[in-house]
Amino acid sequence: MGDVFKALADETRRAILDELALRDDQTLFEICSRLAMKHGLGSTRQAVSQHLDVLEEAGLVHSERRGRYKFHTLDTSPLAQIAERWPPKDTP
Amino acid sequence: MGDVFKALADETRRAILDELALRDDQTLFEICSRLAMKHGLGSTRQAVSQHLDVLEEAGLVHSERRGRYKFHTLDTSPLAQIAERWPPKDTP
DNA sequence: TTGACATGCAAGTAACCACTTGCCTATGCT
DNA sequence: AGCATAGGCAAGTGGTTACTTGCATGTCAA
Repeated sequence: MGDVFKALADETRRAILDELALRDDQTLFEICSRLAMKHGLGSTRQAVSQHLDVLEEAGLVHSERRGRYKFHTLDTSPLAQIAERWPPKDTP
Repeated sequence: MGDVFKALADETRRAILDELALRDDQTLFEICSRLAMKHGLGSTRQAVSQHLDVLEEAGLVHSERRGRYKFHTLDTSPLAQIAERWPPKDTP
């Protein structure tokens, strides 16, 4: 199991999570073009593919292959451990 | 303002946050010895000091100098933006 | 004031990480 | 079959980062 915190450390990966939060079941090329449009990121396909591997290793993204397409979905459940590890303090 | 996500990416820094979550107002040396005891981390004083700088830049740690001691306290409020950015999905 | 203690500063090093580059596999359409 | 599309694999490169090393500053106690 990968490291959720290290997966979140990269800005491009966070932008990918933003995109998947807006729309699930996106392919690699869809994510690439949306990153270029909305975020002005000129990331190559291979770069985004490696980022998706990291996110999937961390459990933040799940993928499913259908035909020649691979669809990616967001999974926010690993984020819960962050709030659990350092819970907010009581406001007096 | 530093990057909260990058601050969380390092395991030693997360251990420091763990220590401060247990006890606030710790000095640099206190944190060093507790890291060595409980977490088995042989980090030098300078390494821990630089980690504290990163955490303070990210707003996760506040420090106050009293005499020749510098006390560090935990601030979990920057963590809220994580849950806000990618909110948990509705469980149907 | 002298010495011990707590911390700060800064340059150098080694490991890691994001990204590229080039080629390969597989699926679907005509 | 032939070709275009979607994606995968792997080695190499540049920049970042964690850590070290050595010295300097500041505080307190005797």
